[in-house]
Amino acid sequence: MQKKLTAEQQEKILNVATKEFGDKGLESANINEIAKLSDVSVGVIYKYYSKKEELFLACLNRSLSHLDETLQAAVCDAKDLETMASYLISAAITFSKKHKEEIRMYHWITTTSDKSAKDYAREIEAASSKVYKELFSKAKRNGFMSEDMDPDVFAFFFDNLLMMLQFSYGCDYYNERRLLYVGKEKKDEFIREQMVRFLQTGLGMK
Amino acid sequence: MQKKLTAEQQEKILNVATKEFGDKGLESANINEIAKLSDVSVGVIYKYYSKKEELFLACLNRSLSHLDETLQAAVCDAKDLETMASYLISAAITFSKKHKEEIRMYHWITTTSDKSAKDYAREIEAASSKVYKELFSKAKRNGFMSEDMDPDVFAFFFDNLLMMLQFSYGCDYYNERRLLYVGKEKKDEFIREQMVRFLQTGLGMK
Amino acid sequence: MQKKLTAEQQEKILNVATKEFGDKGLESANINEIAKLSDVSVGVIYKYYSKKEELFLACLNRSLSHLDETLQAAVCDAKDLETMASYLISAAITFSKKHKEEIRMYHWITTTSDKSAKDYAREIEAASSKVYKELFSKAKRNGFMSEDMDPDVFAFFFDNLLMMLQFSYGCDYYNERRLLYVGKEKKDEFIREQMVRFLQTGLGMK
Amino acid sequence: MQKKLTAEQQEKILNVATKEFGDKGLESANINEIAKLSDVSVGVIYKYYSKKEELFLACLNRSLSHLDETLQAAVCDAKDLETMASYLISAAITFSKKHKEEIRMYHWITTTSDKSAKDYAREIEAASSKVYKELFSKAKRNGFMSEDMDPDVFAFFFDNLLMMLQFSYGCDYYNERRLLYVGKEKKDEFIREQMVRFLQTGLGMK
DNA sequence: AATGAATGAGGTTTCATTCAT
DNA sequence: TATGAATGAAACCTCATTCAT
Repeated sequence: MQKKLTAEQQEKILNVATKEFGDKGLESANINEIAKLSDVSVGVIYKYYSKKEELFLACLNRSLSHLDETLQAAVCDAKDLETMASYLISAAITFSKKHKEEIRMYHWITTTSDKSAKDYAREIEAASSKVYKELFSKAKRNGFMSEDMDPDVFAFFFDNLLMMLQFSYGCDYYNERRLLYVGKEKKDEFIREQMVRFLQTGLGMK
Repeated sequence: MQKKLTAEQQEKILNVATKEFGDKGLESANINEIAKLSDVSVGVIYKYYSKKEELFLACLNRSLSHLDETLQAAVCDAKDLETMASYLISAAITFSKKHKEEIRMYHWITTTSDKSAKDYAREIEAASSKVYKELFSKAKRNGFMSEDMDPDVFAFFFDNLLMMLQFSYGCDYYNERRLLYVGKEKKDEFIREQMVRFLQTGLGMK
Repeated sequence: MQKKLTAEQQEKILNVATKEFGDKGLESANINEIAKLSDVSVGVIYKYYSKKEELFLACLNRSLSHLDETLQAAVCDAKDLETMASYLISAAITFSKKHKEEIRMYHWITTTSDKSAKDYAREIEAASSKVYKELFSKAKRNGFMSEDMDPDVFAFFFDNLLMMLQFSYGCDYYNERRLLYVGKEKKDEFIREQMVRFLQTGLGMK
Repeated sequence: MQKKLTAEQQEKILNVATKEFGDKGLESANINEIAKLSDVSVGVIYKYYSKKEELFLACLNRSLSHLDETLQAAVCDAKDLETMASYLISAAITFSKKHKEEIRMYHWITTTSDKSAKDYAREIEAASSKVYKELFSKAKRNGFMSEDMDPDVFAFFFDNLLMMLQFSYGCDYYNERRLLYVGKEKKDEFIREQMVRFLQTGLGMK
C-alpha cells in the first residue's frame, strides 16, 4: 500500500481510462479493467471519482482542454484567415494522430441522446462555435467572404470539416473511410493544403 | 403460436429494433425489450438472428439501403453538378429528419474499433465513395473543378459535409450543435443553398 | 431449464428467503445464497421480485398472514375474555415455536427507522391494535375491567406482552432471556396460565 | 498528529458510534463515517477497537451501564414494591426519551442469532433478571403477591413490559406502534400510573 | 415453428480493514 | 502514536442467450 497516489499514477489512470473509454465508450468500459491496467485498486478509483461517469468526464475534460489548447494556439499565431485555417487544420491533424484516444473519447459524446446531448453540446461546442462565428463575421466585414455567404453557416461547415478531419485520423471507422477516399499515399500536408483551397474557392470554377 | 412470422411482423421487429439501436447503440439495446415492443417472443428473434449483433446488422443494412436509394435517386435525376449537389443535400436533410432512427443507427457504426470498423467502412462507404470520386473526376475532366483541386479529396470533403449534415438533423448531439451554429430560425432550404454556394466558391474572395 | 417454476419451487424460495431474512435481516441476507439454497437461478428470483426488498416484503406479508390467521382463529372461537386471552396466548406460543423464521422476520421490521418504520407500523399493527382496543373497551363497558384502567392502554400492555412472548419463543436473544427468567422446566402451558392470571389480577394483592 | 486520544475524543467516538449503530445496526453502520463525524482517523479507531463489532460492544456496554445505573437508582430509592415499580417505569421512560440512541443500540442486540445471542443475553440480562426475580420472590414471601403467581414468571412479564416501554419511546417502529395504541395526547405520567395499576390489579375485576 | 421463462456470467460500487508515513 | 489513502472482496442486479414446451 502507498500513502497516496503519485501524480504519475493519477496521470496513468486518466491515460488508461481515456484509452478504455475511447475504445469502448462509457457504458462498455470496464472499471476493473482500468484499475488493473493502471496498477491500482478499484477502490482508489472510486475515491477519486465517485462513479464511472465522473471518471469519464474527468478524462473528457482533460482531452477537451488538450484539444482546445492546441486549436487556440493555432488561432493565436495566425495573421490572416488563410494562415489561421492552415494552422488549425495542421493542428487538428497532428493532434488527432498523436492523441487518438482523446479524439475517440470526444467522439463517444456525439452518441448521447436527449437532455445530456444538449448539455454536452452546449458545454463543449459553445466556445469554439462562438470563436469561429466571430472569426468569419469579421472576415465578412473585412471583405474576405462573399456577400451571399452567411458567416454562421460558413463557420458551421468549417467546423464540420474540421471535426470530420479529426475523426478521420483518430477513429477507426472514419480513418478507414478516409483511406477509401484519399488513399494511403497522400501526405497530410497535401490534405491540409487541399482543405485550405476548398475553403477558399470550393470547386473554384463557378 | 403461429406459423412463421408474417412480413409485417418482421418489418415491425426491424422498425422497433432500429429505434432501439438508434437510441442506445448495439451494446445497450435490450433484445427482450425489442421483443416485447414488437409483440413477438425473444425466442423467435433468435431464430431469425443468431445474436444481437446480427439483428443490428440487419437493421443497419436496411437503413443503409433506404439511405442509398434516396441518395441514388438524387444523383440520377441531376443534369449538372450543381443540381446534383443541391438534390443530394436536400435528400440528405429530408431523409435524416424523417428517418432519424436510421441515421442514428448508422452513426453508432462510426464508434466501432479495429478490424470490424474497417470491414464496416469498406462495406458501407465503398460504393458511395466510388460514385462521388468518379463524379468529381468527371467534373474535373470537364473543367468544372479548379486545376489544383484533387477530385478524390474533394469527394472526401463533400461527403464529410453531407454526413455531418445528416447527423446534424438526426442525432441529438449534432442537432444541438447545429442550433448553436446556425440557430433555430434558418430554414433547411437556406442551409442547402448556402452549402451549394460553399461547395462552389468557398470563401469566394481569394 | 424448466418451463416455469412450480408452485413448490415458488414456495421453496419463500421458505428459504424467510429463513435467510429471519436470520440476517434485509440488509445482510444474500440473494445469491437464497437462490442457491432454493435450487433456482438468481435471475428467476429477480423475475418474480424486482428487488431484494420486494422479496423481503413478499416473505413478510406471507408471514404476517399466517400469524394473523392464527390469532384471528383464537379470537373467533372465544366466548369470554379469559378464554380469548388464553387462546391468544396459546396460539402465539405455538405459532412462534413452529414458525420461528416468520417471527424473526417480523422482528426485523422493528429495527426500521424513520418514515418506513411509521409505514410498517401502521400497516402491520393498525388492524390488531384496533381489534384489541375494541375488545377491551367492550370489556370495560361490560364491567370486566376496573374503572380506573384505560382500555387503550390496557390493550397496549396486553399486546406488548403477547409480542414479547412471541419473540421469546422465536428469536434467539429473547429465547435465551426467557430461559434466564423462567428456566427450562416450566411448561408453555404453565406460562400461558400464569399470563392469564397476570392479566386478570396482576400482583393480585393491592 | 497528537499523542493519544484525549478522553473527550474517546467519548466523542463512542457517542457518534452509538448514534450510528443505533440508527443502522452493526452491519450497516459505517466506520469511516463514524471516524469522520468524530474528527478522528479510521486508523485510530482500529487501534482502540480491533474490529467494528468491538466498537459496537464498547458502545453497547457503556449504554447498558447508563441504563443499569438509572434503573438501579430507581430500585434503591424505593421503599415499597409499588413505589419501586413506579420509579422504574418513570426512569425507563425518561431514559429512553433522553437517550434514544442507547435504547436503539440495545435493541439491535435482540436481532442476533445463535450462540452469540445466548452470550449477549446472559451477559446483559442475567443481572437484572436476578434482581427482579429476587424482588418478586421477596414480595411473594411478604404476602404482596397472590399465592398462585410464580414470582419468576411475574418478573419475566414485568421486564417484558418495561423493555417494550423503553423501545416504545426509543425505537421508531415501536414508537409509532405506541401512538397507534395510546395516541399522542396521553401523558407519560398517565402511562406510568396505568402500568402500575396494571401490575397491581390487571383487569382488576376477576 | 414460436413461446417466454430460466439461466448465470459479469460489472459497478461499497466499505471494513490495512499499513506506509 | 495518529493519519487517512489504498485495498479488494463481496453482493446486487441486468440481460443476452438457451431450451423445454
